[in-house]
Amino acid sequence: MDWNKLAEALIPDENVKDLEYYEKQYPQRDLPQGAQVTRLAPSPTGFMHLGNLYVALANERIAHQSGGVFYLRIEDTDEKRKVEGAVEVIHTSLKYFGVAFDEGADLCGEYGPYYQRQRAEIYHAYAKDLIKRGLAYPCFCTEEDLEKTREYQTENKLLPGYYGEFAKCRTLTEEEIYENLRAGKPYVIRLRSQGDVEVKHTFRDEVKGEITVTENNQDVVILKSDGIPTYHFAHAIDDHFMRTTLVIRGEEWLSSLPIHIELFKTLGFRLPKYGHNCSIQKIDGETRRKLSKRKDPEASLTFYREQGYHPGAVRTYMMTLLNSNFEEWLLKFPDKPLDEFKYSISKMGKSGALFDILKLNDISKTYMSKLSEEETYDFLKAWADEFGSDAQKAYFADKEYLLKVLALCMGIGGKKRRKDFICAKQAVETIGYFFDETFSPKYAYKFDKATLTKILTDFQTAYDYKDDCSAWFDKVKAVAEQNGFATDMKAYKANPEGYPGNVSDVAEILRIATTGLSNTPDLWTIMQILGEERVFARLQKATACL
RNA sequence: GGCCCCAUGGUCAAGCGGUUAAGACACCACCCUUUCACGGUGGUAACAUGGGUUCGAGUCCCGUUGGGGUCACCA
Repeated sequence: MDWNKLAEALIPDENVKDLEYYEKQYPQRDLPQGAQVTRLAPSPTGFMHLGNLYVALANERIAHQSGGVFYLRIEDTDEKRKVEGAVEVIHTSLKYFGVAFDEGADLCGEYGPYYQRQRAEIYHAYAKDLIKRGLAYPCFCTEEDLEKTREYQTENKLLPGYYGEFAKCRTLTEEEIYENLRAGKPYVIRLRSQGDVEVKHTFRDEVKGEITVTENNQDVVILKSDGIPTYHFAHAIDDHFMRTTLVIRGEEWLSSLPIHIELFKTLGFRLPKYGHNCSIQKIDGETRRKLSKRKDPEASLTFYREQGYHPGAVRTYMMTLLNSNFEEWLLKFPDKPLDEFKYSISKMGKSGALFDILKLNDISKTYMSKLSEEETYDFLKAWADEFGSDAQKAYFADKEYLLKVLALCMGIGGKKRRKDFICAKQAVETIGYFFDETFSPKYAYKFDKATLTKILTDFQTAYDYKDDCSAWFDKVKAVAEQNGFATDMKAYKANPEGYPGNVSDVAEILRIATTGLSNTPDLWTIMQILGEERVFARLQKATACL
């Protein structure tokens, strides 16, 4: 058979150049010893998964820690999944979490184009070469043909797929091929696999360690009928020419590793290092499963923006999942920048971690508690501008007032900072009672109406806005005493049955009456911030509502 | 189903043949406290299972079970 002629007939691409051209066009990178070139290669579906961030962070850390390069490549070979504006979503959502690329799609870089669709010429050049070498061939099988063999294979408990005797088009004669071509039948280009499934090799995976891989024997499709490469083929060519040294990717790729190994080998490329990380899981009733884009809102990166989780907190949480010794480091150096942590692939977990929002919340609380009130103001404002209600947006009109509220809720000036804020959404909601528009109390007291009325009126007659904190509390105590409540905690504890309650109960009643909540920061300060008029208004309202 | 990966408390996890089996989150109790928090102290709670190897096994080997992944002209 005339392979050269066949190659020309199959792939009539005029742009194709000699293979040496591409090697020269994309030379080895001039990088210091040990520098790693890594990448993120998502498909532009418009959806960014938490897993994308997870794997992006791992690759980014490795590259930048080693003085290497981290780039973005867009795997847009699947027409059906392509979504407009998806690349922008990738950039903006990753940037929000502090992941920045050195080069790649929509950025500069010498190793582009970084969109696979724009790289057709290179793929064609190599597919052609493979055909010329007799290592690839056209396949005219239809979907039904493939379906039939698959059925036969499963029925007979044979390895499914296109290989050996089942690879019908592998043995097509020259005449048959040209006849099909003349008939205008669509075709794909398949690899003529040289592998043998009986042969197993041990392979060193950077995260899993030694694993066994079976040789590939599938005549996988390398070029689809529209001339666009499949993932496998594009992966081999792109990561070779973009000079990737290390590929950290999800473990769903582990099973196609044999294909990639064979492809790199037959193309004459040096295999990069691989690390396959486990996917983040979630507990769903009784079973764990991968975080699902469809079922779990927290799988989407937009979820964290909508909720207003601080990007730094999400990043920190990701790091705890990413590296087992990270938390220990964080405990030791709570105020160092995250990038100073020495990340290592070998410390990546071998089993899939369960997503734990409680843990994220805890990390977020400590993270938020380290911000200044100005920073918090800016952060909350940015969130409210995008996601808040009109009433919430209005909070930010009076900055001075809001700053006072934030300082109180954050415990600024106190011995220890409070940890009331988890995310912007929750924070903005919890300060709602400071604003009349959003003050919608659901009074839930533990005492009867008569007691409550008495206490509230007693306090109203005693309260003086000008009182300082201790004078104010003396009055609370006085109100407690007037109503038979204990003011001496020791006495109360010794005989809890002897009193209707104690000072803390009185304080709680006042707290609920003025804020609608039983859980708020220091009441005296709240009243100071609210202002005399509003305090009385609220106490009256509360009394009226009894 | 075949192939591959994984297996320590409810969760994240230290551990690399000899430990009273760390730590963090969550939960509970107590302390601090005028209230709410923060903080502090303590507590409940784990090596999936059966065989080996070894003086000795969470750690090494094999089986079982369980979980996950994957078997496309999707990535």
